[in-house]
Amino acid sequence: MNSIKMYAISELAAELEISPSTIRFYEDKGLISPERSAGNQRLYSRKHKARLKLILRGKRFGFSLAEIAEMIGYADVPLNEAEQICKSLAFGREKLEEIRRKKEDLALLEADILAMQEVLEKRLQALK
Amino acid sequence: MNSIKMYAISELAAELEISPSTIRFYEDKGLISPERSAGNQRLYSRKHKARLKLILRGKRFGFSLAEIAEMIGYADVPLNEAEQICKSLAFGREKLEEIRRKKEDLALLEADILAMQEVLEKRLQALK
DNA sequence: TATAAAATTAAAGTTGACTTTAACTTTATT
DNA sequence: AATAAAGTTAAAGTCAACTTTAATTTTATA
Repeated sequence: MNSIKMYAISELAAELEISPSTIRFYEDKGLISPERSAGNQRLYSRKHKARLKLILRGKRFGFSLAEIAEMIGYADVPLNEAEQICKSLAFGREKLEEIRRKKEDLALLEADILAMQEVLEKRLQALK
Repeated sequence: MNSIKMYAISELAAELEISPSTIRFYEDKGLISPERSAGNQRLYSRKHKARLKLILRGKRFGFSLAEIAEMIGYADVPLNEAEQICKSLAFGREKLEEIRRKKEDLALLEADILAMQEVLEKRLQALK
């Protein structure tokens, strides 16, 4: 049996906790490109699912859909020419640098909130 | 001289690399509340600047303005009652937890991109 | 003191990221 | 085979986060 498991759109949507129309929207934007059943319905593989997870992860960090697309490549671009690959590599390196900065930034955000917590704790003590 | 340095809106905007209207917009949303000059122009202190930086930092991580407002408190809420303080503390604790999760997520994102880089490098080698 | 540069407000306009709707087709269930 | 559930498309609608505009006022500069 060569039956690799494929997901229907609503099945995948449920697992990722997004709506089917969001998935279709991402397809419109060129971020993902599923296969189709005999009757033209979308079919997603585990790879497609991983790609969607990656898209959602990027989103959680405030990357725009356009940025994510450049970061992970447009779904239907073949990506076989050397030039295209080099471009993607360069973009990836940039994004890795950005992620490194985000890590620092995240530490700062944490520190800021912790400092604020301290101030609040003190105010609360002063009230008692 | 009791002249603590105050920023005019365009001055502050330039330093933070955002537009004056963005700052006004944040004020509309209750995120920041500057002083006013005799002639009714906005004046920002170093504290206001720090607050704006914090807002921008939150944004970079994909928090919405509404979330940021709850996280750091609405600018004009006095925050002196114990209940209000407790609420902010609780919210802060939640957000710290979220930041912890984001740290993990960021590591995953980095790993994903690194893995993608490897695949691309190999494809590039194969072409040569 | 004239005039240019920067601010003010309220309201309308724009953009990105979805969501909803409508009219129809495919697939699953009784 | 009938009917319900899920899928399809294109187009319109919504919402958050800004940005622009317009009409007026304040502040800085020649």
